[in-house]
Amino acid sequence: MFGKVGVANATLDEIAQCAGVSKGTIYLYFSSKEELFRQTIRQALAPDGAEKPTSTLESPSRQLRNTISEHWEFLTREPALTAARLVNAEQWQYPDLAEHYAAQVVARFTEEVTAILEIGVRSREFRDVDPGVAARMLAALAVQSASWRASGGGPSPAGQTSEEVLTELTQFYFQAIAPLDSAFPQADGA
Amino acid sequence: MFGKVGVANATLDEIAQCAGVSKGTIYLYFSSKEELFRQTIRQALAPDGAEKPTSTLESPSRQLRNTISEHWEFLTREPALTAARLVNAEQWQYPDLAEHYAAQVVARFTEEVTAILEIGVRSREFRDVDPGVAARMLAALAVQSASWRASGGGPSPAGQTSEEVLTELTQFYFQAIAPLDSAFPQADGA
Amino acid sequence: MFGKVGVANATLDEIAQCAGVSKGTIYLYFSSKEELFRQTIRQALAPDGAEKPTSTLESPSRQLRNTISEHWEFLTREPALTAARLVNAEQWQYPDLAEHYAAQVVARFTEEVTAILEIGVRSREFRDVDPGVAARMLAALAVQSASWRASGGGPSPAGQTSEEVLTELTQFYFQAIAPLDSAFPQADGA
Amino acid sequence: MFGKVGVANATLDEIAQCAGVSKGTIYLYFSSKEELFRQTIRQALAPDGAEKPTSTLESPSRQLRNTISEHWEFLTREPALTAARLVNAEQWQYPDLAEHYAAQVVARFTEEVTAILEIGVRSREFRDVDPGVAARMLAALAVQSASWRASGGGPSPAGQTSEEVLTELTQFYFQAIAPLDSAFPQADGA
DNA sequence: AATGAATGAGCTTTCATTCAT
DNA sequence: TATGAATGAAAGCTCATTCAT
Repeated sequence: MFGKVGVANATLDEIAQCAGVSKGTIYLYFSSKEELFRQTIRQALAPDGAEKPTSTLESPSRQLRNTISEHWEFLTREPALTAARLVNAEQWQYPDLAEHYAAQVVARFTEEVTAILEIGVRSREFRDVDPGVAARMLAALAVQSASWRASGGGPSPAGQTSEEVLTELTQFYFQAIAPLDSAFPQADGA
Repeated sequence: MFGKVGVANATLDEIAQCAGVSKGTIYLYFSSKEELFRQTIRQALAPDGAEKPTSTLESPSRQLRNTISEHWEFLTREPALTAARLVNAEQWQYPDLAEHYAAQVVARFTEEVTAILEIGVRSREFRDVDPGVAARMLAALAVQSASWRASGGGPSPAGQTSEEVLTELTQFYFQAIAPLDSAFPQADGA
Repeated sequence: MFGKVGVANATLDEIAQCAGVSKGTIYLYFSSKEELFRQTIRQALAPDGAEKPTSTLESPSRQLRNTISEHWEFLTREPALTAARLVNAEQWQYPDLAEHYAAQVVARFTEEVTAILEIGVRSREFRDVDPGVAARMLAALAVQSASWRASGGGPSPAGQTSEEVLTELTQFYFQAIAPLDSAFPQADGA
Repeated sequence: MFGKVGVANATLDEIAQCAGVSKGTIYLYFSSKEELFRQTIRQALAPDGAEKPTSTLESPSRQLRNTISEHWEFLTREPALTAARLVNAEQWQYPDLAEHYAAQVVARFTEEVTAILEIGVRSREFRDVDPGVAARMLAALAVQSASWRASGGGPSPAGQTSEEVLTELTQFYFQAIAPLDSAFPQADGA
C-alpha cells in the first residue's frame, strides 16, 4: 500500500481493508501510522534468515560473483525493492529508517565486498584497486541498476530481464577490476 | 519545501509563506498543488542554458572527463538534486515526471557518454567495452553516488567532499575502461 | 438550515452543530453536501404514510373538499413547506429535484382533482369545466396561497390564519365551478 | 447571471466578464455584491415606464381582461420573470426585496383588480364575490401559472405556449366570477 | 481481542474585497 | 476612471485517532 501511493496518501482505511481487519485493530498493534510504517519497512529490509556461510575456500572471484548475485536478488525482489524506494523517498521524514537502510543493507554489502576485494587484490586476482572505493562503486552500480529496473525508467533498453541486467553489471565490474596484464580477466573461469 | 517534507506533507500555507506571498496568490499562477509541483520539478530539471559546444578536437578521455564533471555538477547542485529525489519518490503518483527525468536527464547523459566511448574504443584509447553498457554503468555510478552524497547516507565515509567523491568515481571509471595492455591508462595525462 | 439561509450559505459546520454531531459524521452518511441536500428534500417531500382510502361513496364535492384540505395541510406544514420553496429556488441547480416535486407533489394532486372533477361534471354537480384545466387552476391557487402564507408576503391581509386562507380558497373555488343555474352551489351542504 | 446559478454561486469574476468590465470596476458602482444584487433586482422589477391610462369608459370585463394581459406580459417576460424567482428564493436573505416585490408588484396588481371587481360586482357584470378575495385568487393564479411556465415544471402539458396558458387562465377566471344566472357570462362579448 | 461509528484538526481551494498603478 | 494582482477568511472535505461496545 505504502509503495503504491506513498506514505502520506495511503489511508488507514485502505490499509485495514487490504489487511482484512478493521481500522481500530491496527491500533492494537501499532501506536500510530508512523509506527506502522517504520515497522513495515524494518521488516521488509530484514535480511533473509538463511545466512549462507560463505565458504572461504572459494576464490575471491567466485565469492564476489555469489555475493553480487545474492544482493541483486535481494534488491530486485519484494519487499525490499519497494522498501528501499520508500526509504529513499522519505529520508527526511524518517532519517532513522534511512540510517537503518544505509547500515543494514548498503554497509553490510559494501563491507562484505571490501573484504573479498582485499583478499583478491592481495592475491593479484584483482587489479590493485582501493577495496573500499571499489566496493562502494559496486554497491552504487547494483542499487541504481535495481532501482531503474523496478521503475521501468532509467537508460536500460526496454524488455531487458533482471538476469540480463545482472549479467551486464557483473561482466562490467569484473572487467573493471581485472588485472591489467591479464589475458584471462575472469579468474573464476566463467 | 517539497523536498523537505514531501509533496503530500507540504502545505500551501507554508509554501506561500516561504515564497513571501499569500495562499491565494499561488492559485493565480498554478491551477492546483499538483500543477505547482509539476512545473516546479520541470523547471528544476531544465538543463543549464549554457550548452558548452564540446570541442571534438579534444581526446575522448578529456571529453569524457568533462562530461562527467558537468553531470556531477548538475546532479549534486540544487535544484536538480532535490528534484531528482522527488521524482524518484513520486514516480507512481507522477509517472510523467519520471519519464521526463529519464529522458531529459539520464538518457541525455548516457547518449553523450555512449558517443564518446564509441570513439574512444575505436581509437583504442579505451578498452573494447560495449559503449552502451559502459555508459549506463557510468550513469548509475554517478546518479547513485550523488544521491548518497546528498543524503549523507550511503557507504561513503563521512566528511568526504563532493570533489573527493567525483575524483574517486572518475578514477575508478577510467581504470575500468582503460585498455588492458596500457601502462598509462589515463590517456589524457591526468 | 437550508431553508433559513439557502443551500449555498448553509455551512456544514452549522448543519453539524444543529444536528448535534460533528462535521465528519455527516460524511459517513452523505457523500457530499449536495447529496445531503437532495436526500433531505426528497424525504421532506415524501407524502404522509397514511394514505386515506378515498371513499368513492362520497359526493364529488365532499371528495374535493377533503382533497383540498389534505393538500393544504401538506403545503402549509413543515417540512414540505420549506422543501417546496427550496426546490423552486434551486430549480436550475437541481433540476431533478424540481422534476421530482412536479411529478410527486403537483401532478399527484392535479390528477386526483381531475378525476374528481370529471365525475362531478358528469353528474352536473359541477359546472361544465375542463377538468384538467380546472385542476391546474386549483393547484396553482393552493400552491401560491400556501407560499404567500408562509412568507408573510403576498397580498393577503396580515393576521390571517391558515384556516381562513383555506376557507377563502375553497369557497372561491367552489363558487367558480358551481353549476350556473344552481341556487345551491355548494352541493355538499356546507 | 444571478438567475442561472443563484446569488451565492454567481462569482464577481463571471459577472464582470459578462458585463465586459473588470472586477474592480464593479466596486466603483456598487459597494458590495449584496448591493449589486439588490439594485439589479429593484431595477428588474421596476414597472414599465408607459403607464397606460386605463380608460374608465370601458366595461369592467374589458378592463379586467386588459389588466390580466398586461400583468401576464410582465410576469412572463425577462427581467421580471427571473427577478421574481430570485426574490422568492432569497426571501430570507433579503426580506426587503421580498417586501418590495409584494408591495410593488403583487399588491399593485391586486389593488387594481380589486377596484375593477368592485365596479363589476356593483353593476352585476360579475357575480357577488368578495372583490379583495377574488383579486388575491387571480393574483395567485397568475403568479403561479407564470412560474410554472418559466420552469417548464408544473402540471401544464408540455408545449403549451404562453398565450394558451393566458387564455386558459382568463377563461377560467371569467367563468368563476360570471353571474350565476347569466347565459352570457362573458359580458365583454369575447 | 476486535470493531467501526464518531471525532475534529487540518488540508486544498474559492472568491469577495482591496488598492497601487 | 478603470484595472487586475494580491489577499485571507472561510468553505467543503479527508482521515488519523479514539473509545464504547
